[in-house]
Amino acid sequence: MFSKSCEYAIKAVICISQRSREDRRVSVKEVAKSIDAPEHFIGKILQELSRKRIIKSIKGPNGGFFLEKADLKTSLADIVKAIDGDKIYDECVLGLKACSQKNPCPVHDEYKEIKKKLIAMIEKNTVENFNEMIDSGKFFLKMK
Amino acid sequence: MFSKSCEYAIKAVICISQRSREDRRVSVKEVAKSIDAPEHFIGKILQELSRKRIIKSIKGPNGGFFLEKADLKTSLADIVKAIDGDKIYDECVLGLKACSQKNPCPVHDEYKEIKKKLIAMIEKNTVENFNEMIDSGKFFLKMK
DNA sequence: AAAATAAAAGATAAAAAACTCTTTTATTCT
DNA sequence: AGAATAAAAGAGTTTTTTATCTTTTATTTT
Repeated sequence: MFSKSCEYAIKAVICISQRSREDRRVSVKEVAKSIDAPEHFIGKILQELSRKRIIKSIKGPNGGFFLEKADLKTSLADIVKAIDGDKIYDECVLGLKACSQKNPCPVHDEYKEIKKKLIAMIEKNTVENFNEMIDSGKFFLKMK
Repeated sequence: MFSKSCEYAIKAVICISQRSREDRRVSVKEVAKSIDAPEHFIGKILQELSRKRIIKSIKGPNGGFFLEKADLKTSLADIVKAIDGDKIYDECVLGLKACSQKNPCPVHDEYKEIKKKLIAMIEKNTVENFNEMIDSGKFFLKMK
């Protein structure tokens, strides 16, 4: 569904957002350890997320990654699009380039409905309500 | 969603089934050409599908790949499982190994419903009704 | 100003997926 | 039996994705 990088990105953003609640900035190393992902690889992903304005970063001592209040409105879809692009929005399940409403593959209409739900899912879930859900103690992001 | 190999596999099986309707057997080359895929790569995939009893094959002159009547009941799910395994059945969208009903990730329940529809889609669509849909002229498997 | 910290950037490596080529084996047709 | 056909199998290669290592740049603290 999503690339490995994208899965890491989602976890990383949530991790950073949780630490940012008391103005704590997080280093690549901390993020990597806390989401159980390879450090340098996460470094690259955070760099990309930072370039795409999904997260903020500051260099030097006491630097690190963090989120601003406004960033809590970021949806999973924003993260997915930043890392995987929007292929999930336009691709045919069977990988047919010519597949469209006018030229539908046999599962076009059925998949269209599923895709709609999938997109709704990633668009309505924001960093903020992911945090709320985790805070509630009923949902988890256990990494192992 | 599905691997490239799996997409090719689905197209190949439909292609073979259409040619099999008048006991015509199809060679790797024909399949490859007709679904616009690399010949030797398709060879490997057909070999795998044959091993998994999704399609039948006969060597030598007048040999090739074909389907028996019973094979028309094969569902997309059977093909997907033969090539990609059943990760689509058990995986968490966020890639969390620990995610489960008892230990749900924030989108677990929502994705469960979507997955259910996705699985229903590939399980109920068989080679036979794919063919019917294409025959009706309302649906297509255009390759380019 | 010097030392330390931490992200950014660049270059490289390893693994997996996609694709290609060559040889072998089974079958059929002449 | 011999030639031809076509899948099966084996052994690469290429490309993409995932991961690692090293150097540079920005910032801060002493």
